[in-house]
Amino acid sequence: MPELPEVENIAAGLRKEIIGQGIRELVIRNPAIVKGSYQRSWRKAAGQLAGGRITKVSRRAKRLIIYTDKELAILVQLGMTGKFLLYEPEEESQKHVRFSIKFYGDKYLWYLDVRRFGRVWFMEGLTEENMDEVMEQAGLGKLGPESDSIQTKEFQEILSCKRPVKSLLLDQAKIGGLGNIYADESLFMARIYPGTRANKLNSMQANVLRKSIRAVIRKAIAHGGTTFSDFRNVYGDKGGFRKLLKVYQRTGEPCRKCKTAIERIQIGGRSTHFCPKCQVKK
DNA sequence: ATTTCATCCTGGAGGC
DNA sequence: TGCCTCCAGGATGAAA
Repeated sequence: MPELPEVENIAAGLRKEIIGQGIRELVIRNPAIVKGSYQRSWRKAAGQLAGGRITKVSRRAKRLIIYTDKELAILVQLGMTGKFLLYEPEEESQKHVRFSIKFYGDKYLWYLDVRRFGRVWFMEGLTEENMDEVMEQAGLGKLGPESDSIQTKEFQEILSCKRPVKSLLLDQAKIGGLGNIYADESLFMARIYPGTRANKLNSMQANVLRKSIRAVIRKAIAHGGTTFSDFRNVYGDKGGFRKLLKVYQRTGEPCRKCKTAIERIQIGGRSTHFCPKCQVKK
């Protein structure tokens, strides 16, 4: 589910709502989602965080990081259907709660995940400066540069392989933050056929793609992300970018530019949507 | 060294 | 109503 714009939207909501809040209790209902050094000692992590205070919320690619004043940070990778919701327990009982934080005062934060692809790490000594290194040591995959701020030269190096460009855009070790929606949308904006071998793109196409990625990501953030079924921000609201999608999940519908029917193919095991006229094979 | 592919899950949609 | 198949914003480890 959540790609960079959705995670950024969640992070923004959490920054506003939970920074400064004191943790009364951290309840882990589904310990199987905990990975890393606290995988077996998750109770210890929960105990350690009780009484702590939320100091900062940040994001790296699709990962969300909640810092505390307790030397333990909570790192969450939301998978396909992970989400955070703020609501009172009396309001309604939700299914699929995997862990929750009860704050002093009357706030609660719930982490829900239908499909359980999401994962949580309790990280020691994590800072903004060392995070990439520390995350790798903890067994998380390597992350490429943030997709909305890649440099020209850096991007050309990333493209120097013969994989289909679509697969490359989804590879978090190469580019951090893009998922299936925004990879397809970026390629449409850049008028590039998704199956094109990355090293066949000329420098002008590469630069257009780099800028398209940035534009798509920033616009999606501004519109609160994309909701199909699951995504919600921390208040339970849907994202507003769905109606602005040009190709993703529009198979058979007319291209917004040329009216040709949007097609869907498989690339690297993922559905890929494109306009056969605007994004010509070469 | 790269790259592809099955697998981990649940639930909604649509066909019969 | 039930049963079946297909599909889904992701990441990973094994295999080729």
